[in-house]
Amino acid sequence: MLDLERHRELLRQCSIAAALEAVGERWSFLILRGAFNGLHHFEEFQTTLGIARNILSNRLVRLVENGILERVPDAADRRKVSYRLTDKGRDLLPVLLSLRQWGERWLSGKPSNPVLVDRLSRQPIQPMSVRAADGRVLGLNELEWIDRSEVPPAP
Amino acid sequence: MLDLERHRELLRQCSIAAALEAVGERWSFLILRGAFNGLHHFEEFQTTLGIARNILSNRLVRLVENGILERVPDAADRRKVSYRLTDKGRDLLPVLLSLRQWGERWLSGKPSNPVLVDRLSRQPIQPMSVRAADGRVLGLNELEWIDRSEVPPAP
DNA sequence: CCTGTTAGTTGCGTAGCGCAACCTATATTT
DNA sequence: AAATATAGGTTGCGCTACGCAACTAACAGG
Repeated sequence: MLDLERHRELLRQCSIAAALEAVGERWSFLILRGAFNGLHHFEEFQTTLGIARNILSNRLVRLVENGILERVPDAADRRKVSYRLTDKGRDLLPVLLSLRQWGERWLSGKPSNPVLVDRLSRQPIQPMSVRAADGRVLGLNELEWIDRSEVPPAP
Repeated sequence: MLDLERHRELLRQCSIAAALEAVGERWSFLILRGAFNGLHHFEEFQTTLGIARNILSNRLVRLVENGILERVPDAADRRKVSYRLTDKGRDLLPVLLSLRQWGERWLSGKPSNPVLVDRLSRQPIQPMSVRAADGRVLGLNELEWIDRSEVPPAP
């Protein structure tokens, strides 16, 4: 186990803080959830989420600035703007799913709808979990924080 | 694919919104990150995170109210209060790790320190990913949202 | 009893959020 | 062409949340 002082140095530069800078504001996660569920247009987000228009406008700008959504003007109808997930945005799916599964287990109590399934088997995905390099699912008591330099070379 | 109207109904009662109600405030994730890294006391959180004392006080109360941390008075020194993760709180680890890994990949660009390892092999954990029931790692194009009722019986 | 530590609370100013109304550019209808 | 509708915002205003520094209460150790 690392000592407290060592942790403090390291916590300050942790990437969680950086990530929250990009997606930690009140509505950002819910907007992204909408995007993953196929919402694309301003009015869709607004009416679906019930968010205030100015806040939605502001959050969309920020998400675009952070490269999480991209703003695609519609060629056919020049009033329309489509907001689409970038690769960076799509890569937030594990965060959203972890949060959703936690909510299902501890808050709503029931598996919610719709369900995310493997397109092939059409069976629901597994719960998100922490895995060792060999694939074993790990609990907190099987985990340990160590300094990068102390990681032994891979076997 | 489900149609837009169907999604709207379902999005409102999604557990992500409920989860954010509990842990979505500005400092909550950073406090939890601290807790996972072994912080327990008010002053530890305060000096490590640099959070304002009133906000910290308020967030701790809320996290305790939500059953994510528990408030354990110290028997030896009755000034001291230890804040410890409950099972519910510990179960947020996948969320924190997903967020951290996303930050590492897309923001800081480098794997950060300290590193979470499997206590047995002492090798770093795998990236968090979405898996099918049979264990295959799935990308977004291999995934689909369907209504719970349309899930076929397990093979 | 005096000093330091722990865990807060209070007061006050700033930043972020929510609501409703308004605005601009483009489409559609008549 | 004029009138109306639609999409994507912006503005003004009030309220809530947040940040900072100072203060407090309850202990602990000498």
